[in-house]
Amino acid sequence: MLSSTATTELDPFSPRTLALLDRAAAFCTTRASRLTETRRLVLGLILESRKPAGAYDILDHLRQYQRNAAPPTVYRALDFLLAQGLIHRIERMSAFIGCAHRLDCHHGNGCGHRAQFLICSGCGAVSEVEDSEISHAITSASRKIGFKPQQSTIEIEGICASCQQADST
Amino acid sequence: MLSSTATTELDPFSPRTLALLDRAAAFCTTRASRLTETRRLVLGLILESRKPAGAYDILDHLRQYQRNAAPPTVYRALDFLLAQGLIHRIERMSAFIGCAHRLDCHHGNGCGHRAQFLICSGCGAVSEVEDSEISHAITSASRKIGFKPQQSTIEIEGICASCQQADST
DNA sequence: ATCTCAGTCGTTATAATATAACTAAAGGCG
DNA sequence: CGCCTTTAGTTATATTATAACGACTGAGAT
Repeated sequence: MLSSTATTELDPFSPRTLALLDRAAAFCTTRASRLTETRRLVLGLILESRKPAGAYDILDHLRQYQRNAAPPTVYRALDFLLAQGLIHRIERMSAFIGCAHRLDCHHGNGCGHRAQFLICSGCGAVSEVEDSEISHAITSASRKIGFKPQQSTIEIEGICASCQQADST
Repeated sequence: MLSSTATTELDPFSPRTLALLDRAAAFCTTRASRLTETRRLVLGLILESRKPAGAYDILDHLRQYQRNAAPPTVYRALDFLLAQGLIHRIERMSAFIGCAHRLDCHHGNGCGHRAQFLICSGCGAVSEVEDSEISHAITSASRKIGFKPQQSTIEIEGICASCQQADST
């Protein structure tokens, strides 16, 4: 990286994000992939966001640290993070969230990749679940018609528990 | 519509598409909604396409009939057709397909709207299924965490039966 | 019969999302 | 060091989608 693109400001990530970034770095080490500074910043920005982060939102924030950042800067980092399974893309929102299984859970890192997303139309929050009943239903419905499933996008929009409570008051 | 935007050329739709358009027109009548000429053309173009049609692909074709067509022309028609349930949007592809249940099936028009889509990465074709096991799994997984599902996007990418055969030869 | 209103459409401009293509620097490794 | 692969900078552009405003249409109300 050019020395002119200084990244010397302290990054403002919360302790939780910092811990997750450490896990991500460790994970990348095991895969012989490199969590570079830009990639780490992009992942950190996604993890800090309460809602899925759009590429240009990320770009705006990233520019606080790297004045030269441009769309390809962000999209390349996103491509890397997606390839490593460290983030997910929410198709309905054209936005990105951290992968709960890679980063949050205690199962180690070998979790499957058959996640489903529950998107709250009240607060915009997205939670990731991994429900085997859904996965099995998809596999079996596919087999019924001779289709060989490889990868699926499951996005369920509705109202989360806390927004339901808020509404009913 | 301005008389200058003539739509007098014969439309080239196949007999199958014409029959589906008739169904669509009848369906709209029951809902007191208007399947205008532009909307009918857009739906026809989608139905003629073997693969999901992108908005700008539709626009290119539409211009054969309406020289003035612009992006809003197409997006407005798409919004209408989506609202009527006559088409679906495939999120992963930013593209649109006809709704098999509204137009193809013999159940009448009262079908549910919990469709799933199987996208073949070989040939690009998309088939729509309505599998109750998947729907139930989604409902039950949502309830488990207090989430109230309203609408879901289920897109499964893989290899369709005929592409599997083609590959194995 | 015409008024009026909701719905539809034409038109222009622009927003939002994403990638192509080329150059150069950085880092691993002999 | 010298070579090669990966990563990043930079500019330009492609692709998808919407905002905003004025005008036309058709159906019911007066």
